[in-house]
Amino acid sequence: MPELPEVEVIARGLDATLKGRTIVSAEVPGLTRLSEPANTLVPKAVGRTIRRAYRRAKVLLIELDDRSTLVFHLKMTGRVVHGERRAADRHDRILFNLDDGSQLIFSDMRKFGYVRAFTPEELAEWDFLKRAGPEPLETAPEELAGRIRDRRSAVKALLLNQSVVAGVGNIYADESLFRAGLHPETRGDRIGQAKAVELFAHLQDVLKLAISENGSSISDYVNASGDAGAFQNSFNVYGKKGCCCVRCESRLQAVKVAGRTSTFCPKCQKKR
DNA sequence: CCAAGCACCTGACGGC
DNA sequence: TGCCGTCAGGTGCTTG
Repeated sequence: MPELPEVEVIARGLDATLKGRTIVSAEVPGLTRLSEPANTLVPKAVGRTIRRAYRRAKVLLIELDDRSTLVFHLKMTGRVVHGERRAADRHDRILFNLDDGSQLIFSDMRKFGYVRAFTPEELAEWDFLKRAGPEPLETAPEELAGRIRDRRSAVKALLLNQSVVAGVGNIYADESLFRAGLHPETRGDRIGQAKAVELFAHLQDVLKLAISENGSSISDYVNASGDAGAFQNSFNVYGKKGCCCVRCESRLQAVKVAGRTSTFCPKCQKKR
């Protein structure tokens, strides 16, 4: 579910509240399937003190005092929430009890997400992060534009391709294509450097705005405190097929690109 | 090498 | 009301 802004908001929230907390025990409710078995994951976490929480691509990382790291991928419906201790509910995958009586809970209705524990060496060798492209908020639009300039794939597919640029999902891809006035099926090599620079500048704007609005909540996302985001109220195109373009009032259309629904304005976003 | 398509899983919603 | 089909923010594997 969460894309870069949502994971960033969660990571910032956790970093503020978890730093210095020690994990005293962990519960793995019955029938839960973790990508790393509970009998190896739990002992790696219990007794450790949390140093910091941060994000890379769409991955949430919690670094522990022995320099190992708990790695969470939330995929579509994962949540990581820090709050008062409570009984496990049906979607909880793992619950970490902390030394101040609070609890860190990873839950995931659709069970696509995962949590793993890595040593520094394992983390450095982890294929997923090795393959991830540059962070869009820490990379110049000119450099990002260069990464799509010679590609024949649809620009929408390139934005979703995590090795081209990390952290972008369907929402922020569609929203930045609208702002740049680019049709989602436009080939990368047909965009031109100036327009591509514009696209990535818009992507940066949208991501920053979404972070400042606490992320986008469609159905499942909540931040580390359990609160919904607000950026969904600022969507121009995502999920608005048939509705009117904020710029020209045309009816928005949807096409499938790279297997994903792409909503766009047929008048403002012409194929090049 | 690349792109397309499906698999992974549960729940919500619309149509009949 | 209930059954069925479709869809959902991501990624990885297989196929062509």
